[in-house]
Amino acid sequence: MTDHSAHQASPPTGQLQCQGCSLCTHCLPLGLGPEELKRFAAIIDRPRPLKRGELLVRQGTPFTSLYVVRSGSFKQVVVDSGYREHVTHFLLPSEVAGLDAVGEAIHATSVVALESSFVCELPFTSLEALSDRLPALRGALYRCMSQELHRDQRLHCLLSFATAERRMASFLLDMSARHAERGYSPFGFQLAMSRADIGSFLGLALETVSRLMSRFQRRRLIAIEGREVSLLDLPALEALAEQGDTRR
Amino acid sequence: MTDHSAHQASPPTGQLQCQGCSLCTHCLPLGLGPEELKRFAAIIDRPRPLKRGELLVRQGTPFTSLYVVRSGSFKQVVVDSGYREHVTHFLLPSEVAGLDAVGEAIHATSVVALESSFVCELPFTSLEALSDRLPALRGALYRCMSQELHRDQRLHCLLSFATAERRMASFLLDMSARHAERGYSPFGFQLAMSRADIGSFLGLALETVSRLMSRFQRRRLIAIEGREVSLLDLPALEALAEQGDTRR
DNA sequence: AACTACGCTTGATCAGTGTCAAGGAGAATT
DNA sequence: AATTCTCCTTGACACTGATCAAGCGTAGTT
Repeated sequence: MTDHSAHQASPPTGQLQCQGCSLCTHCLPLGLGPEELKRFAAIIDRPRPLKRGELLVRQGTPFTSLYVVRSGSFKQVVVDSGYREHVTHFLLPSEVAGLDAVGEAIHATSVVALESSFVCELPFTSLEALSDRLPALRGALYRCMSQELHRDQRLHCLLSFATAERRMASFLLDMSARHAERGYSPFGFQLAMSRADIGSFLGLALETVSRLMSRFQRRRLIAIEGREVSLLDLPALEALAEQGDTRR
Repeated sequence: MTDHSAHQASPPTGQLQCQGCSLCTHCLPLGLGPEELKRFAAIIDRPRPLKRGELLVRQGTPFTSLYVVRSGSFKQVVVDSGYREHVTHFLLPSEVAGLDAVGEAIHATSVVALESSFVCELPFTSLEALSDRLPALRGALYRCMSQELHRDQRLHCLLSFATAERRMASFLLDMSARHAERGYSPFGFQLAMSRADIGSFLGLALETVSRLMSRFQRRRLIAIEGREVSLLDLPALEALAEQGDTRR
């Protein structure tokens, strides 16, 4: 994601500081006061750079930490009983990886970098100890988890009721909204993931994803060049996503 | 669910006691000691009976409490922007409703009784206050939420990759396993929900659900009579659910 | 008892989308 | 520069499963 390349170029030096981080308005510790934020930043461990394809978390390994994406992006994948890989989420900066393992011993998903990325590691024992004394932090954790539950519910609706066209429109709008939330343009961004990843996530064949992108482009809803997307007609995309034909 | 009718016939009198509850081995406060359990039981509020079709939680209303199903069953539904109802979960005894609103102000889903049911209400402020002093309780809450995240991930895989046949087999096996966990027979149970509800949940037309049940019956995998299901050939169902044809 | 409503089953038809196949463009490697 | 590899696009075809339609059984109501 070229938009975030500025972050990639500036690896955090020494102790991480949340104060200066551009993500602080969306990040996990949202709602903490300055003093609290300082104590929170103090538990951040081993700022980790990852290259495209590197595993941040491996499915089946013990849970120790949560990770906040500081720059770059990730896909969350599940390998099922038939050794097939399924993409269950994409993570953008300020989003949290590992929440599905909180309270469990073992990670149920792998998290893979889609590009050069940085993460802030939060050892969960430290996080819990700190949240003992900072109720706001506990609230923030709850909020993160329930937000993820929300997203999953919406996704459930999308996957079980929407046509391919509607899924694709919803996906593009979701990415757009998440970019906008982070201060980037909602009208143009890079997709860090492959067509196959998108297809896996949306429950479509990669060929269908490709065809839909072409179709949207022909209709002047979007412009694509490789992985660079421009949304040309948001209202039309929204109409597709919301009122578009359903299948049942 | 006839299996649970014993519970329905015995509404809790006065203050609820977790100690004697048959669900205590699976319920939220799992892992609490006897003394802790007592303090937990003390915050349970207004044991509520509900009739078939009654709303336990209405989408859009303020979040105040979590609810544990004590007997009966529920469906969790989302009404989308097009006023269509989508079933996102079914809740059996000991399962928790409202987790997706923890840390949020507003319920994102409605929860509807599928039959005469009882719930234990847990006012969240009391729960939080208590979990301040009982770390085990906080752990239990985290566990519940992350378990739900797990389920959602598996569901994501199912909805995006599985044929109708595989979805149906997985659904039956899931219900079977959840009944077994609660001490009931994994081989036979009542489905409290309609074919339309199952279809909504699995992303299938109700006609498809009906056809699949008939097909499974013809193959001697199951026996159905109305909503009473018997699983006759678990291994075959498992084979269908796991190795069955995928679509991509 | 007749009527109505609802849930379920089954059949016929057809569209949407998966699968297979071939080829192109760009990046990485030799 | 040539080769290989990965990712993407596009076409042809088949098939799963949605939709439409009709009919049945049961429960609830008048």
